[in-house]
Amino acid sequence: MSQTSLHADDGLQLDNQLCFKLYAASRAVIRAYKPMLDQLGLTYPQYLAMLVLWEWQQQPPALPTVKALGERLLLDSGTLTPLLKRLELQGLLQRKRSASDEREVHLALTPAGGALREQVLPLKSQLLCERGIDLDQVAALRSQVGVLLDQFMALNH
Amino acid sequence: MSQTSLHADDGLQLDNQLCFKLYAASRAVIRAYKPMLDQLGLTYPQYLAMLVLWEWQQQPPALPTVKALGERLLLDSGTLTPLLKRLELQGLLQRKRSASDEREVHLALTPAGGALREQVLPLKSQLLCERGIDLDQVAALRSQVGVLLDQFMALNH
DNA sequence: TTTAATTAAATTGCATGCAATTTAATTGCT
DNA sequence: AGCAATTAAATTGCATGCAATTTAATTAAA
Repeated sequence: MSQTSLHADDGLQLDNQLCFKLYAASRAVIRAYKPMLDQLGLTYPQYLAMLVLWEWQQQPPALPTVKALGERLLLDSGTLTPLLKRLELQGLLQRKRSASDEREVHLALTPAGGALREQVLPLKSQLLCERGIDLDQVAALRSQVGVLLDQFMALNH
Repeated sequence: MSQTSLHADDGLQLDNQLCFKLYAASRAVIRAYKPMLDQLGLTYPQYLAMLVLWEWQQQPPALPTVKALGERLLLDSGTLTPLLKRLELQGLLQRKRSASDEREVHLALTPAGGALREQVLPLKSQLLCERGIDLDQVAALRSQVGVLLDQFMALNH
C-alpha cells in the first residue's frame, strides 16, 4: 500500500482538471488560427461573428440583431457592441437601429464583408493540411465537447 | 441529389467548428466554477495559479519562478505579473527576487494561501454533485482534449 | 575582459469577457 | 391613457491574454 501523503487526493492536480485542458486547448487552437486571422485582419471572436453573419446570408434569421448574434456566440452586448463597432469601422458590416423597434440594432454584411468569406476556405485548408490534422478525430472530439457544452448550457439554465 | 447552394460547403458553419465548441465549452465551465470561485475570492486564472502553487507545496520544482508557473499554465509574464501581484495583495503568496539570479522572481505561498486549499475540495464536490456530472465521462473527455492540446502544443513548437 | 547575445520580468497597448449599471424603447396591466 | 415591468444596447469597471517593447541581469564569445 502506498503511503498516504499530506494531500493524498489528486483531485486538485492541474493535469486532472478538465477545465484547464479545455481552457488551454481553446487558447492553443486560437493561437493556431492566428496566422490565418492575421491574413483576414480579424481577431478570433471577430472571426466567429463573421461566421454567423455569413451563415445569415444563406439563412437569415427573423431578426439579425445583436441579441441574436449574442445567443449564437454566447456573448453579451458588453462584448459584442465594441467588437461590432470595430468590424463596422473596417467596413465589413453595418449596424442600423431597427425601424420597428428602436431598441434593436440590425446587422448586415457589406459587400466587402461578404466577399471576405471567399478567402477563408483556402486559408483554412492550408492550416489543416500543414498541421496534418485528422478530420475524423476532430469531428469526434467536436461532437463530444459539444455534448459537454450542451450539458453546461442546460445547467447554467 | 440536393441542389448545390451558393455556399455549398458547410466547412464554415459555426456549429461545425471544433474551435468554437472548445471556446464556448471552456467559458461555460469557467462560468460554472464562478460560485465556487466567488467563495474563494479568486478569478479563474488565479485559481489555476493557486492549483500549481499548491502542487509545489508537495513537489517543489527546482525553481518556483514566474517562468516555471508560466510554462505550467501556458501563460506569459504579461498576464502573470499583474495576476500574481493581486494574489500577493490578497496575502495568498509572496513574490521575491531570487538572490542567485536577480532576473527571477520566486513564488511562495503564505500560510493563508496554503490554508485556502482546504476549502476547495468540499466546494468542488458540491459543484460536481449539484450538477450530476459523470466523473468517468469527464475523465474520458479530459484525456481526449489533452491529446488535442498536446498535438497543438507540439505544432506551435 | 569587454562586448554582444540571451534571458526573466515588467511594462505598454489593445481587444476581449463579463458583471453591473444606465438609457431608451416597448409591453403589460389597470 | 397612464404607469410599472421588461427588454435591447450601450456604458463602465476590472481582470485577463497576448504581442511588442523595455529593463535589468546573466552568459557567451571574441
